[in-house]
Amino acid sequence: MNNIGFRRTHMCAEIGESNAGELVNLSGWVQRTRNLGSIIFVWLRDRTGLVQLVFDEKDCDKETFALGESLRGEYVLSVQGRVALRDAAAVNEKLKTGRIEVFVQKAILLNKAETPPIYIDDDHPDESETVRMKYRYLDIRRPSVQRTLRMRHKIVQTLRNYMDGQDFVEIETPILTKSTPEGARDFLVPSRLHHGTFYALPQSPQIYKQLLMLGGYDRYFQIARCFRDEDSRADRQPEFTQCDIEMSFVEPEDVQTVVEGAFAEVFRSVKGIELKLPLERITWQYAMDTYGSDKPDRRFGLTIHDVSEAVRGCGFSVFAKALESGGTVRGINAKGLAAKISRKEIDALSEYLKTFKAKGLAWIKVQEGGAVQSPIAKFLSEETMAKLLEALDAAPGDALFFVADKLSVVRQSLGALRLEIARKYDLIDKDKYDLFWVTEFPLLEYDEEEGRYVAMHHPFTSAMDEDVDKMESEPGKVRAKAYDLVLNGIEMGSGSIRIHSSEMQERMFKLIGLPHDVAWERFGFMLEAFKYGVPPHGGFAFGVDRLIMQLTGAQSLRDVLAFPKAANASCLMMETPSTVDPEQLKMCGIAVVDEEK
RNA sequence: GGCGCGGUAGUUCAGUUGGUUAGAAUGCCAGCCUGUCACGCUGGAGGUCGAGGGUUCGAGCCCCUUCCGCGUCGCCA
Repeated sequence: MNNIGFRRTHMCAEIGESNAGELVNLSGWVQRTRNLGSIIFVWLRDRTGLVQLVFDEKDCDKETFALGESLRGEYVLSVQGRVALRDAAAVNEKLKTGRIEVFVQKAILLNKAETPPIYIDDDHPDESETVRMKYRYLDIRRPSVQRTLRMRHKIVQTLRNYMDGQDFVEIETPILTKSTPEGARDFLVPSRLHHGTFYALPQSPQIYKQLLMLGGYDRYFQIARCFRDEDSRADRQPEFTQCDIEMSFVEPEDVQTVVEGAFAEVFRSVKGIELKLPLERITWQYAMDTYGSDKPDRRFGLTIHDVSEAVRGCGFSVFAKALESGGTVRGINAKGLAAKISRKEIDALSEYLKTFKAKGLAWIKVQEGGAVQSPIAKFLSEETMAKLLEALDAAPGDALFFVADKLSVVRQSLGALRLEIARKYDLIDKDKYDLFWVTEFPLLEYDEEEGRYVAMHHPFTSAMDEDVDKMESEPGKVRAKAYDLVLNGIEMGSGSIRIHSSEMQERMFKLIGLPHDVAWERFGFMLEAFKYGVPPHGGFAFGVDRLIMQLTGAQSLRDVLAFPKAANASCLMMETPSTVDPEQLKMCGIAVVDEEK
């Protein structure tokens, strides 16, 4: 007798007809019992799946049978038994091991279990997040979660192998690092040895990897944990994993080729899908104009069309005013959906678009026969209406939607509208994987609140050569050597060629209104380092969790993490974050102030 | 910080206009049962209706406050 019962000879779901007659040792959890009186059937589960055990009074001694009777769900059991083929009538086709069963001869109960608060199977997907996350250690016993986490392992393994094969070296960078005020909020870690000072957890290894290029490592990657103290979403967690890449002596194409290759390898090995390389590239300008998003979902149409010229000078004041104040009027054509989208649903869509600051949603339905139905028809001449219909290639049965406002509002709201319509009316081809690059991002964007330009990507991104001379004169029009990779409307990652001259870096800081001394205070070590021969370099980083989410069809990032955080960044299982011993605070020189007072 | 949806048995849910002792399924417990496989049959236990306050003769239901979960906008270089 020992701690583990009978030493395992097989895994539950790996026994088959070829094992008939063999004596096997199995260990696992009791999935379910069916006690018929003098025969008891028990499903035993391990990481491979289920197998049926049989406790039969005729085949085992009294104690063993009594143990069989006492079994309950999630008891931990070790058995020794003989594999037997089932009678044809007793075969269970739904079970992988349904053609055999194991007649138990001896059994050892390794542990009892209380009745679990959740079902340990995949037949109850509706169980509340609250309970599942509180008992996540039980939730991850489910076969579906096991599959996902195993696929996660395989994807990461594939990435490592691929990058290694491409002559990249994985280098770990610090988790305790320096707070960088541009960008997302940092998680802070108080210092015990230096009261009043703080480390920050990395939002990404950005600066380290650039210093690695300076250090001559040339082709670096890292499966890196990153942290951002921002609010969560279904596809955003406070801590997440990125595949972080940096290369020296490269142009955007060189980086993209490596990243594409990595994705192709992952798609091949875990999905058996061959990606067509090189991936398609579209410019940021095109993406914004056509889809109203820099991460468009292209698995359906509903593209955006500029109708400003068609409605210029028309009698509809909303359109006219938008144009007069330098805005635009654009629309989409929901092909064939006129009959499906009711007036009520249009009102709901219109209400939804207010989230994106759109003041209203104009619509035209083209009826069978060609007559139009629209609340704005009375403001439009026949000629204008004809131009509008032509601009959107309208046919009977189509529903057209228009938003008039300043460019950014029109883009964002129509971008949201096309997604919403596609979701509601099931226009998305779920089996499709649409992976492509968005290139030529703007270097800067104007921040209305701050009243200055801010770096769109990050302040180390270099401008496109042909736009460099516009940096001071027309900063808003400068394009960057920056590129995003988009999969099915989800931003997988982004990268850029970095600035490698101190002179250009100073110019960039100046553009975003970062005074020389402040820049030196924050990034001095980097600016100093950049004096010593930085090679031209660039890289990319993509979200491993998001990739896994896409490849497993998971609806939430939580599903691809073993121990995720809730929407408010807490952990329901461990009740994190938590207060700490006052002594710990004292050691760090921290006093907690009650905000209420 | 804003908006939306939700919180009733271990779990998933129902609960009428505010009206008797808050129900169903499943799970759990006990008994019976030799071929079940979501076993079956019989019986049983199980509830702070998220919490607090209010209106009312009476609140799961109405009102106020608050907590929690999910989604989303802001935010996320």
